[in-house]
Amino acid sequence: MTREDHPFEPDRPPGRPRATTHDELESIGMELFGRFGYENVSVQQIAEAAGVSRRTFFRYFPTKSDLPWGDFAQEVACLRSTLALVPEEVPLMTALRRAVVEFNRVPAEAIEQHRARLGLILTEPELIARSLLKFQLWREVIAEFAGRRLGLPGSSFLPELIGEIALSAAVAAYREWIPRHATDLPTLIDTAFEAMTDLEGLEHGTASALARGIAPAEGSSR
Amino acid sequence: MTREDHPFEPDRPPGRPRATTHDELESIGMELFGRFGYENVSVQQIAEAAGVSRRTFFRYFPTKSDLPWGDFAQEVACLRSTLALVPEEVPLMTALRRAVVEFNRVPAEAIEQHRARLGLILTEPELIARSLLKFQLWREVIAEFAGRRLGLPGSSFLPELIGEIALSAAVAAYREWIPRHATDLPTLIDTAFEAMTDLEGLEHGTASALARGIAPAEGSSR
DNA sequence: CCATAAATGACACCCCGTGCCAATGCAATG
DNA sequence: CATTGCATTGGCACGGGGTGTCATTTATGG
Repeated sequence: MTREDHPFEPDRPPGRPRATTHDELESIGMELFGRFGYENVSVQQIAEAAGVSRRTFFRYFPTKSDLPWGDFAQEVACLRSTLALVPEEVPLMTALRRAVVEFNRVPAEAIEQHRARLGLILTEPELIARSLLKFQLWREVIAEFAGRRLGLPGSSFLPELIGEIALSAAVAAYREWIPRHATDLPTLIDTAFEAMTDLEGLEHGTASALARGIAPAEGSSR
Repeated sequence: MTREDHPFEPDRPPGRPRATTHDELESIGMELFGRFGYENVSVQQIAEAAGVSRRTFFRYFPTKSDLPWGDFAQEVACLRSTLALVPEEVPLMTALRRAVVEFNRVPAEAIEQHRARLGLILTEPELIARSLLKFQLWREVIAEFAGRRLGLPGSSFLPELIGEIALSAAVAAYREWIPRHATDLPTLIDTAFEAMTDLEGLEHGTASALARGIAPAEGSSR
């Protein structure tokens, strides 16, 4: 019925060719958001700038607020497979810390773009709201891993708690990183996890040590 | 006919009397949400059921998604003043744990209503999204307290991290509590904080101990 | 040339949220 | 009693997000 005769040809499927791409809409949208502010840019305007109808925009992105997230689902899939490869000997929290740190390592040339994304996502109210929905997947991946390690269902209390907590660390690090162009995101994530696993110690001097360790340079952690 | 003349009517301000109240709209709305589902109920319908115009609804609640939150800002204000009264001797995390546990204690007769609220808030996608915005205030109160204790600005890294983490514990507890009518919310919150302050220990037997302590009955914690 | 298939564009809706202004109902005042 | 003042309401219009539907376009393959 359907033909799959030419495995080598990247031959275009029959039918009208696409008029745009996810990437194009995304970059146009981010450009406009950066210039005029998220809520001052309508889907109409993005579509026009891309030479496409409004209706078509919604065939590429389910929502205006999905634009800044790129292909987040795939990145989460990466995180999942990374975690799947962690050897059994590595302790749970250590494994999570390393995985989340790596998850947030971006190539040097993409850093400022990534900062713009995160800045938008954690600044614009509508996007802040949307973020919880997006991170839900992320949390589930963490919870699933924690569940495997603890011998519990991924959807049970402790694994979900660990998912929540890991996300907290990441988000707190994001917020610290966004306005400070001199800082390194993976290092901040690492610091957050470190502080988290020693909550009790915070009030006995660890706090000041960490606080000192953050601002000047990353000379302490890892 | 409609208006009962209270003998002790505190002087009404001049102008047209109000046609409804926050409480009325809220209860009507929650009723409809429970019956037809959040997204299947329009503001129009709530307004009609309350005998009020759609426009007026939006004078009482800025958003449809604010309905299930009641007067959350005031509850947060309570939390703030509770924390302000904690003696210096109580350790930081202990103080937070107790305050959050108390924050989530509701009178027995209001439990099922509260469960419905939280269930809606943490189930319906649009409300999940909205929750992050609402809890922002809550986090700030926690962060402010942590900042005072650590000698840091409430808006700096560690205090905000602590705010995030405390919220994580609460939300994880909510999710566990909502479907399990036999459980006690304050106890669950307490358990979450306990697990959180011993993250390292989770993989060395603490996990199973906690997991055992949760399901059957609350015989272990506190 | 014709069939098929996929994507687009146009249109009609519904809903949320807001600005604006006239109408309403009550109290206080003369 | 009539008038004035005033907060609230209701109605209307409008912009924006998101969806269902259907005709139209633009390709491929026989």
